[in-house]
Parts: sequence; structure tokens; C-alpha cells
Amino acid sequence: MLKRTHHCGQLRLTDAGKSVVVTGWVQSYRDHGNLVFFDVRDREGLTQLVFDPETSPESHQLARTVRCEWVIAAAGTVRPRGEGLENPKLATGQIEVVVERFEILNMAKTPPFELDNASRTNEETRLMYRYLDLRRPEVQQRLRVRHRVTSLARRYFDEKGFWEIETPMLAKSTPEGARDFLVPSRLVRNTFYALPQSPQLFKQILMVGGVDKYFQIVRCFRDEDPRADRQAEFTQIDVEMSFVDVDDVIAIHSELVARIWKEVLGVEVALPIRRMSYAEAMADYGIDRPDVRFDMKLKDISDLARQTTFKVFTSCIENGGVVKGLCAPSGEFYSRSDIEKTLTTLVTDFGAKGLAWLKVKMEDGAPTFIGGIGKFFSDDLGRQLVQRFGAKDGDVLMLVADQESIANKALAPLRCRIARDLKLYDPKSFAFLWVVDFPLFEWNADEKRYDSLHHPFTAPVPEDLGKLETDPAHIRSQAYDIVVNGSEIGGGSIRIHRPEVQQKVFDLLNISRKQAEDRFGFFLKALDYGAPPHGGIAFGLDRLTMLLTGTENIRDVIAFPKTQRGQCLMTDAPSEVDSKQLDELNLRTQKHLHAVEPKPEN
RNA sequence: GGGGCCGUAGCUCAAUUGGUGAGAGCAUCGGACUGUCGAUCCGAAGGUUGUGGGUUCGAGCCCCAUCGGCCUCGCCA
Repeated sequence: MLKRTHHCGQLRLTDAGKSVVVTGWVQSYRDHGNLVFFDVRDREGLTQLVFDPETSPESHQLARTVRCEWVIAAAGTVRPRGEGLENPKLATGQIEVVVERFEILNMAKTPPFELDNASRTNEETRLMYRYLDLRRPEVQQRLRVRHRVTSLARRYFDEKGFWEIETPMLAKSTPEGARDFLVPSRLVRNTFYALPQSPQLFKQILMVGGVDKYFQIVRCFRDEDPRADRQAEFTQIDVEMSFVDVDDVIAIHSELVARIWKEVLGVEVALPIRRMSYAEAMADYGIDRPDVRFDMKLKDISDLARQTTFKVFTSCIENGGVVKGLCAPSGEFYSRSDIEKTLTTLVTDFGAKGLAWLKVKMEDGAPTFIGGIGKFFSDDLGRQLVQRFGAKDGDVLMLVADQESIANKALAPLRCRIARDLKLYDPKSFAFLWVVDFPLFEWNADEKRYDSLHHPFTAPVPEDLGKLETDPAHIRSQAYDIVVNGSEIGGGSIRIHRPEVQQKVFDLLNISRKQAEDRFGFFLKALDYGAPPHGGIAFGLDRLTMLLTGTENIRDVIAFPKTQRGQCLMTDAPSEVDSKQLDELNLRTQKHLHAVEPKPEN
């Protein structure tokens, strides 16, 4: 077999005259009967081969039989292309390889889709033939970025004294948070492992074990319905450190993020990265992961709305709700129907009852309102309203009246949608942010107890410790999320390292001693044996890569992704198993049960 | 569990209000051709319109069910 000397995509004018061997897949061939041209592709690019019957009649003859995607090796001489024959579209377009020896390493069936048109091909077909889609430069570019991030992270953490340590994939089910994937045990009948939702407890126990600094690039599993930006199995860059506080964790990971952006995109991230409190994020953006590439802050106008004659507003406030909204510098962009159909649908999808709007018209410095609900505002209230938003002529005020949580939930995506429509930011830019001072708990009205906002091992800020007894709702936690362009790419916290505080938190979460013992007993026991103060963070590698590659589809950054039903179209997983396998596991499916004991008719 | 969009040749799409024989580009196959690079030119082949019912003289088009893909609410950090 001819041994490769150069990658396709590597050769330049300066290589002219060299004898080289390139290998790869035939991207296209152009057969002129006499001269034959190939574009050969490998991971690094394309090279044009020329087959001339006068140079090598055997190679030329063989080349004429070749088809797209066949695997070939060609030995020849690098030659500058003639005047006017260069191809500026190719990095190697200044040269070509005149083939002297040629081997067909493998033939290939005609692909089910054309690789150069694959971006327009049905994703279903591409997933079924993932190995063909993977040959495309765009797809490989994303995998390359992902690799750069992981390899950089490994170098970075090694430099900083972290150890990469693996934690079990077959772990204990702790039915908190997301649904677990279960794995039946053969040796211990009727018991199950769970695939880890994250290595949370293991990494904390590593700290108790004196490891001091840990990281892992680790697969995590959560059996919940997928979305464009999440699927059931995903990868975290998982980190834990001992004897640190919030500032330490933020500093070391700000630097990591800055290095990633610098190395992958050449983008300088200004350090320190800005911090924003959870309270500020919710008030101004309605969400704990605000996109701060643009301003257009939300404003609470409950105090003004209360004084209007608009019953929707006044009764909402009487019922403990708020009126909150934003000012869209719309000009003529949104028609009445855009607002009342498209944008209203958007907010109602998130639970709001409607979208109130009014368009500002300034006459001699005094505002009047066109359309919508302007008539419910007196002149004085109107002036205050315009002042509150800093609205200008042509702006449209959009308001949601509801419970604060619903208003926020509806307004946050509305704000992003409007900013995108009105092009209020450069889509290529990045805005980084640490969100801090999260509440430790949120009240769960259905269950009449508190829920952890982060997770039950998050430490309160020390000065709020006293409120564990008196005012749990207002305890701040030592948690932090890093947000880029409205996307949370990582989050973590300083952990509770004192058993009595941990117990207190379980009490507030309404987790009984018995439940705590059953689920986390091993962990609580570890805390009893001298746990150092510690904290950590986990980054979502998939989302990180999505941001760096500018895609909105998580399947684009995963080599072998799954569909919305969690299936792999290439391997056809999940699939049924032999009854023998089930027997060994002491399992029987309901399907089999029904086969044995059919339900009576009707 | 709910809502929305989609499914026609290998791929991407077309097909008037339900009306003759479901078309085109690319890919494929055969032929021609000395500089192409989305090669070009000539020719050929390629279809259970996702599947199953129904309405109708007649269904790619209308109705019902079902399968699959994507987006989304719930769910999920």
C-alpha cells in the first residue's frame, strides 16, 4: 500500500516538485476522456489530482473506473497549476498532484445523499448514515472544536494541579431532580443501578478523600425529553476543589473560559468577567441566564398600572400580580398583527394570558399612544410610563400582567425574540456573565416545602446561616452560573461540608432522616469524617461547543447523536433483547406479561 | 402527556378548485470529449406519493387512524 506523506489540504506552491503520496475519498471526478481530474478529500482538505495518459497510462485507465467516495491512494509530483488554472476556492488551489502511481484502496456504494449538498438533506437520512455525514468538513470542524476544548481543558487543569479521576457509571439511584436511567443488576436480583446524572456526590467524596483538586470530562444521563440544545446523554467538564471560596472557583474558570475562546476563536475575553446577582437578573431580564449582548431591560410598572382604568391590570395587581414589560425600539418593524398574533402567541405559550401593547408617538415632547391600551392611561400616567422606559417616538411598549414568575417567564423569551428581529446585537459577539447570589431555596407550593434551586449540597452564604431557622426563603447560596449570550454553559457552588448544616437543609427540603439515610447515607457518613471546605463547577461541553461553533442544534456537536425519542438511527438503539437476557436479569416486560395474561376483552 | 410543522424518484423540490400517463434539477447507469474544478454534451433508467382505512365516478391533494423526523410547552440545571 502506498504510505501517505501529506494530508490533502496541506500542499502549497512551496511544495512544487516534491514527490508525495496522498490518500482519501474521491469527492468528485471530472473525466475528459483523456485528462481526468479528481478532488481527493481527507480530514484536512482537498487536493486536485491529474491523471494524464502520457504520464501513467495504467493509472489513467484505472482512474476512469473510479466513482465518488471511493478510497484511493495516489503517488505523484506536486506541480504548480498553469496560468489561469488556479482554483481560489481551495487552499491547495495553486497546485495539483500529477499522478504517477495509483491504488484503489476500497470501492464504495453510491452514497444515499450527496455530501456537498448534505446541509440541505433530511437530518433523518444523515443520522442513518452518520459515517457519511461525518465526512463533511462542516461536521468535522465541529468535532475538531470539541476536541480542542477537551484537550485544552485537560492541559489547563493539569497545569493547575488537578487530577483527572473517573467515577462510576453504574451508580446508586438518588431520585432527586431528573429521571434516572436504570440498569438492572444480575448478581443482586431485583436491584438496579442508575447511570449518573452527574458525579456530584463522588466528586465531593473525592474531596473528603484528600484529592484536593479533581476534574473529569464525563458523560451524564438524564432521562427527560430532549430539546434542540439537550439530549439524554451529554458531557460535562466536571470540577471540584478543596479549601476554596466562590472567588477562587470563579477566577480559575474565568481564566479557563478566556483561554478556550482565545485558542478556539481568537477572541479576547476581558477579565474579570462581570458578575450579576440573581435578583438583578430576574428584575431586569426576567431570567437567571440573561443575554446581555443587548440592553432593553424589563421594567416593573405595577405602581403605574394600579392607577389606570384598565381592569386587566388593576385586578391582576389586586391579586398579587405584577405588570412588567419592555420597550421595543420597533419603529415600523412590527405591524399590529405581528404584535397581536406572533408575539402574543409567543408569550401565551409561556403561560401569560396576553400581551398588552401601546405605540408611543411624541408630539411637542408630550407622549400620545396609538393602538392597544393607550386609552387607559391618563396624560400624567402616560408621561411617567414613557419616562420609566425611556421610550422614544415610534417605540412599542409591550406589557404582561400576571404573577411575577409567569410575567418573567413570558417576557424573557419575548425580549430575546425582539432583539433578534430588530438586530439589536451582533450575532457574532459574545457577552459573558457570572450570575451569583442565588436563593438557596424556592418555595414549592404544590408540595408545601422548599426545593433546592441548585441542589441540596449547596452551601448558604455564611451570614445567612441564621435564617435557616427563621427565614429560609431569603437565604442566599454560594452558587454561581456562567452565562454566555443567554445560555448557561456552567454552574456550581461551594458545598456544605458540615453535617449539621446538611441535615438542616434536608429538613427544610422535607427529606426525612430515613430518606436522607437511604439515599445519601454514604455521603453524610463521609461528611462526618473531616470534610474539607470545598466547591466546584460543571460545564456543559455540548453547549460550550455549540456556542463556539455557532450552531443551535446539539446533534451538530455530538459524533453519534440521538433523535427526539432517544433513538440512534444508525444502530437502532434502543432495541428489544432476548428473553434469555431478561431471564438472567430476573426481568419480564409488560409486553410479555400481557402475552401471558391477556387482558379480558373490553 | 399537550401544541405546531413536515413526509412525493437515491437527494432537493414541483404537480391549478380533487381530473388524462406524478414532472424537474442533482445523483446513478451508458456514450462522447485534452485543463476541468457545481466540467460540458447526447442518451437511459429510476415512483406502492411514509403506512392502513375512508369519502368520491375519480385522491399526491379531502377525512380518520397510525409510523417517523424536527420545533416547542410540561419535564429537565
